[in-house]
Amino acid sequence: MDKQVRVRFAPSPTGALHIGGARTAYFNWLFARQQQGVFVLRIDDTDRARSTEESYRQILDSFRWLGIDWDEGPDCGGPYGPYRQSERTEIYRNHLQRLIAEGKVYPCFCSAEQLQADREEAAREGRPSRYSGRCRDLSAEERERRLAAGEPHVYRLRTDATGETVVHDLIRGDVVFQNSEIDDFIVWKADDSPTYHFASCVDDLAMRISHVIRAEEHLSNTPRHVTLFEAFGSEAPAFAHVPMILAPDRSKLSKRHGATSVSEYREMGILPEALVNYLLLLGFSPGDDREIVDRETAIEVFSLDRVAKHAAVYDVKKLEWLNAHYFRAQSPDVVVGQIWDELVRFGYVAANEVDRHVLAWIRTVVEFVQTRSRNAADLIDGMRPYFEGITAYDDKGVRKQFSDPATPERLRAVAQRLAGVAPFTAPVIESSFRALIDELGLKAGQLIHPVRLALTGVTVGPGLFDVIAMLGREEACQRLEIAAERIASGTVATK
RNA sequence: GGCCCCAUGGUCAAGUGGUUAAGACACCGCCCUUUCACGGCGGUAACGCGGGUUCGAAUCCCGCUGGGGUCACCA
Repeated sequence: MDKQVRVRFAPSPTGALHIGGARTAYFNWLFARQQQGVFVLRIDDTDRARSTEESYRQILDSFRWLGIDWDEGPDCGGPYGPYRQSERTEIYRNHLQRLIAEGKVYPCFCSAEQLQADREEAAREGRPSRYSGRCRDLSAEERERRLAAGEPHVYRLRTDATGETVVHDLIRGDVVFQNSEIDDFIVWKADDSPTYHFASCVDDLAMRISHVIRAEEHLSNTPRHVTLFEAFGSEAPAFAHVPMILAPDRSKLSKRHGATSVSEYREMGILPEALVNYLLLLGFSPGDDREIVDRETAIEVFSLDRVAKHAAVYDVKKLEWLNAHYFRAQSPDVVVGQIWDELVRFGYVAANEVDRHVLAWIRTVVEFVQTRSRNAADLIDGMRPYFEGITAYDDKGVRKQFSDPATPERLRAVAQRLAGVAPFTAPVIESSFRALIDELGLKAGQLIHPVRLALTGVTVGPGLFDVIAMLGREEACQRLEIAAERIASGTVATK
């Protein structure tokens, strides 16, 4: 009987949730959900100077937005709390005391300057820069004396320089490190607080973490962690190091590469479903042709042994494609809710609008424009002609559609014809419109395109008869007359 | 620099000794259509290099090259 799967994600609240972190968290979450395990959210805020309450809240908020929930964490508690490392100092101290009592760690009095000098000397002589071991074998008397004198000191783990340490990685297989590569690293800092490595291992142990699924950048540090687990006489959790996400130039992702945090993508109008789907595909493949994989499906198909070993370059284009897919799949009612604030901001609707005709009309506009939009910004842009008068016309369109000298009279003819159409619905408008086309002896496009441009100022959009119906008779006719007048008088503004 | 990881089209990514080397994004054509988008069809484009092993290598081994990570009293 296997023990229960318990995984964790331990972000540092020193900034926004990065997409790399989001993906790592998502993989942890998928694994936990699939194995009926527990997903723990632990806050790694041991760096008091850089940790902020603000980014703590932002990170939790990003996870909620992504639809990634946790079973144990700082806000909801759990049997192994507290879940903020800053509140676990006593636990770390107890573990340190144990190692001191067992002689597995020792105080080191070397100053930071001294160590720095050691490193520089090693570099000059081309030697690997490892701790010299200066304080490793001090006599018990000397230790006691210097400790009693209050000399600043850290604690180092006493490691064995012979043999090798093997990291069993679920994604990469066994990775072997020579113990001679691992020096007596610091587990407790001079400011009387644990180092990251120490706190992380103590927590993983105390929280009964079964699988550590984390970014590849930690692989090189893992033999240290394994050594620490051994010092505690405990079995190390299983490890799985997921590949990094790289920028298009194959360097590490940073601000200069554009949006890198979950909140930024959110503000850009990327839907959480799309982001989570994209992140899954970055480093994982279901093994078949599927590209659209929602959370529920992902829980079913996810497996660590199908996670790629190599780093992935992120590609916004594919994210945008996925976003377009999910965006169009939403019901217009949901979308209206999403863009409501923006519509209010643009003055397209009153914040407290309740008139059902107005609401129904907005819904209709959204319905027609949504299918040709990739995101909310596209949609709002496409809705513009239905809320604002036309002041300028698409430059290319004007040259192509307004150049025929007969255009003004044709637009007016259309206006006159529309004036008699009832009911003013797309099918009725269409038959009436097409009859006019025949009477004028034109081809459909010859009349349709100029009318669209006159009505919306652009050459793209929903079917013309839907456009006319949405605009309504009065507005449509007025715009046609205005455009006709502008063309006739040579005052067409272009954009 | 030492150590560790990795290497299939521009990008993501199937592939685990024998395939015409999938699929997706992007790009280019064509079709659909009143335009755009969607959709459909088609196209350009890849196993980093060199040695082995084998009847046969993208797949296994070695070397090289390239990329990334890590060597902090930062996490």
